[in-house]
Amino acid sequence: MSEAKIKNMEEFSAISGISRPTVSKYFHDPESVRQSTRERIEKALEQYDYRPNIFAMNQNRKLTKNVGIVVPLLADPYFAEIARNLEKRCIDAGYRPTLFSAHGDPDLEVDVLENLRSLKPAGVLLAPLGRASHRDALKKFCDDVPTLIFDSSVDELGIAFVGSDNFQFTSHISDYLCRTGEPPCFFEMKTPANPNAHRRRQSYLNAMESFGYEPQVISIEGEGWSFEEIGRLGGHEALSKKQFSTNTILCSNDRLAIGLLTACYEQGIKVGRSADCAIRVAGQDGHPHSRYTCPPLTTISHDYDAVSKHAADTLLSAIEGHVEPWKSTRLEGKLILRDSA
Amino acid sequence: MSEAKIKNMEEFSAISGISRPTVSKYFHDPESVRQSTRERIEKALEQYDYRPNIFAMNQNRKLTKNVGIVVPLLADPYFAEIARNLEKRCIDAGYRPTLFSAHGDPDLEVDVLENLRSLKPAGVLLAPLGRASHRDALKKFCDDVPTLIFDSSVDELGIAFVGSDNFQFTSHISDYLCRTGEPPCFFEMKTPANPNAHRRRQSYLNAMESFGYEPQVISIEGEGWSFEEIGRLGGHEALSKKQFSTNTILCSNDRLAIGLLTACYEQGIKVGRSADCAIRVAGQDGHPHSRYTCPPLTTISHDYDAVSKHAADTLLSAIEGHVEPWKSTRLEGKLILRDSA
DNA sequence: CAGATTTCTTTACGCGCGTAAATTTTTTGT
DNA sequence: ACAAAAAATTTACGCGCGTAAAGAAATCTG
Repeated sequence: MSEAKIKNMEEFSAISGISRPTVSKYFHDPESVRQSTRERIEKALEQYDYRPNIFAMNQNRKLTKNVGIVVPLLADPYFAEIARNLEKRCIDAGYRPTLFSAHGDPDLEVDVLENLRSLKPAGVLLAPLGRASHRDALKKFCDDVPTLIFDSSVDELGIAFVGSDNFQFTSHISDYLCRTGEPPCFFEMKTPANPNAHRRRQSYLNAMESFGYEPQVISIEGEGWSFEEIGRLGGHEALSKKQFSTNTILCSNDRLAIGLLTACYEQGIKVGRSADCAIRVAGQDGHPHSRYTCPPLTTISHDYDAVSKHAADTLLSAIEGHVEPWKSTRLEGKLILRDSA
Repeated sequence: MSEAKIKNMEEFSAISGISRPTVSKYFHDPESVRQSTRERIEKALEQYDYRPNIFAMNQNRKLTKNVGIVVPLLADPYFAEIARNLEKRCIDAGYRPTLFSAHGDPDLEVDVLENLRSLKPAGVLLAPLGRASHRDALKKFCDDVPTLIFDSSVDELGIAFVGSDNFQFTSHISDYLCRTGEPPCFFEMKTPANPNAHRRRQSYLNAMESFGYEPQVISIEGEGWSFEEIGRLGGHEALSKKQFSTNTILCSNDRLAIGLLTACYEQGIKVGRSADCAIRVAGQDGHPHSRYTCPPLTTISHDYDAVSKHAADTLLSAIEGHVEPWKSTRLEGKLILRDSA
């Protein structure tokens, strides 16, 4: 391979013996040319490594192959993991994903989308910040660009929503906790960043009612995305004030639970399901780190693969023309039993 | 703002009353035009929101404003954190950063760099995978694109290296451990992904020699980037076989330490520096998560801000013409005392 | 084999902007 | 106020590719 340098498609078409417009068609979609033609192009491609200029390509194309992936906080391994998954699926489907993070800041989220616009993306996979998001800016963006919302839904924006079934999450793990010990208290942020939190609280209340137990929700102070620290501080306060009416605590999410575990440790409270433990703690999300807490965290996990597969498939098929009415898909989670509860 | 839609720079120049070539100059560098001209352009910019077409811009420019940021594993919050930091600095300096992750895969690392090429980046901030990286591919890339290597150095590649002083890291924390209790054993991967690990081991050996203690290195099996799991499994084995000759364990990095803490928990071994604890565990890196382990992890932290500032400054000043010979900068870490040691 | 159909070639233009050269206008220094 | 220097304008071309239209060639029908 790589004998001489090829400057542009003109030169490459001369070498491959195929006309430039046909070569152009090939690069847009290899399946769109006759097999014999495709083979001749690909043979030339093996000898002389030529790649079309990406800027020139996208300049006039109405539909690029660019896809934006936007998450609220890349420093959260949960989003890093799902972003990686989405990225891979896009690449495998022949698209060029670009990764963005709002870093927990609603203004930055708008900036990111504004920047994304100039990339003329064929579509965008967006996990919004949630409550703090500038709704009108998101809406305007979704009106202009085919956008699939994932993780946390905001109104009925974009072409569809794909996420987890938060009701099932909380109801399932509440069920488990009730059956195996004292009924859980619910530990959450008073003003959660993410709308999923409200569903989880409601689901907890429903579950407790159906079991005939008195629910108890502990809503702690704290703004922003430093959930561990919020959970730790809130945990300290709640523990000191003995606000937990039972020995079991279901946290609204794993990061909050991680902070609570730290608070328990710092107060010398033993956590776990064995006889010598004072309380049980469970989380929700299946956070990549939950396996390595002490004790390892019992949680209910997102189906990362299924969510990202469904999200990518939905967006890409929409890009490729399959129009469907707005739809919300919520996938079930799997209970992961560990030592904490 | 935003009265009518402006299609291109031609239209915008007509409205602003400034010729197109001058407007073009302005967008390349606002400081390059006379102040009165700049004000007229910016006044027009406030009324009609126009942004130059990024593809057309980059097509003919020899030097784009694109900057690539490449990390070995974005799912590691340490890299996510430093990437965020670098990203912000680039944006503030008027560049367009794009974030990439090799996801722990050397082949993907090469793919990423190959992809980056087509973005005609003015410069690249690269944290290589390390030992597993395809050296020749990295070298070829660095020959073509101004690249600053950070975090872990590979040969004398690129325009400079910026990272942490691993010798200081380990010597400093070894010193602390020796002064406050039994001398540490060193817990590491047998075939570490990152070359910093070798420096840390060597520094440990030096420190022990200078204190007159017998060093003990426990090198555990395990490939890849799942350090926590490797640390957990290796920890279990080392604990079962009673391989630790003292009650103090210094881990090569925090993620390994997190896994070891989990192993300790699972074996019922109490970790900490209080009298009732069986062993002390310390890490290295100042991983974002280290605050929330149980017990919270004593570690020596990278100076995230200083590293990213120095890295970004060095690259950007090189892009802007300041040529300097290759240089390696290694910044000191700060000891963070917590309960684990 | 002719005719219909698909695919490719030829030709030509345009996208939006970078950039160079020559010219004109504005600013600067004294 | 003047000449010299700096900055802006006018003019013009090119980047690499998308894409449309018309015709030629290859392939598919029966």
